[in-house]
Amino acid sequence: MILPQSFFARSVLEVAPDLLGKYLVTSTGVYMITETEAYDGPEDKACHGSRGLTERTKIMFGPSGHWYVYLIYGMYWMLNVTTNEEGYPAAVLIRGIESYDGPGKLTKGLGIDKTVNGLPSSEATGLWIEDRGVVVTKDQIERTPRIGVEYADEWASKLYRYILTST
DNA sequence: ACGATGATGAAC
DNA sequence: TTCATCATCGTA
Repeated sequence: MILPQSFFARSVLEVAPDLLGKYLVTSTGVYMITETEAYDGPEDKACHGSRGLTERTKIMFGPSGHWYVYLIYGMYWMLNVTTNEEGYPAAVLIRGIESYDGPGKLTKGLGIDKTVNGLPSSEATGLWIEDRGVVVTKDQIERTPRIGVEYADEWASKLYRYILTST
């Protein structure tokens, strides 16, 4: 089942762990999602949306279930999917999928770049997320602080990184 | 431990 | 127009 927009239209803190065990699908491949991070709203200093509405971050302020893709360090595309209600900036960073462990590696491996930025997660876009019936329980999920956000003061230590430890 | 590499956003 | 910053990764 292709995840409907309603799946993403709730707190990013629920969506991020729920994406573990779901599948990232393109026209050429199907990959189980194994690692995610939550970026949660205007207060979260690590969240791009906390610096307000800009040309780049406007996607995060838009409707949920849409791809938010941006370039980091001049080389790597980061793949996120927006969550929460329109007007609330939040998204899940997809950090790892089977065969491609790392946010930069998975976009490089699947050929994902800016061209899907702002498009919905759907079959029409050519990039979407499916539930294939895999059940993930809480004891299969490890939580740690997010990677690369040491600057975010008290938000740096929040356990917003979710890792699938077994299937 | 560090450099590659370029878009972004804020300052000027 | 300039400049610091950056949700990474491969090599050392």
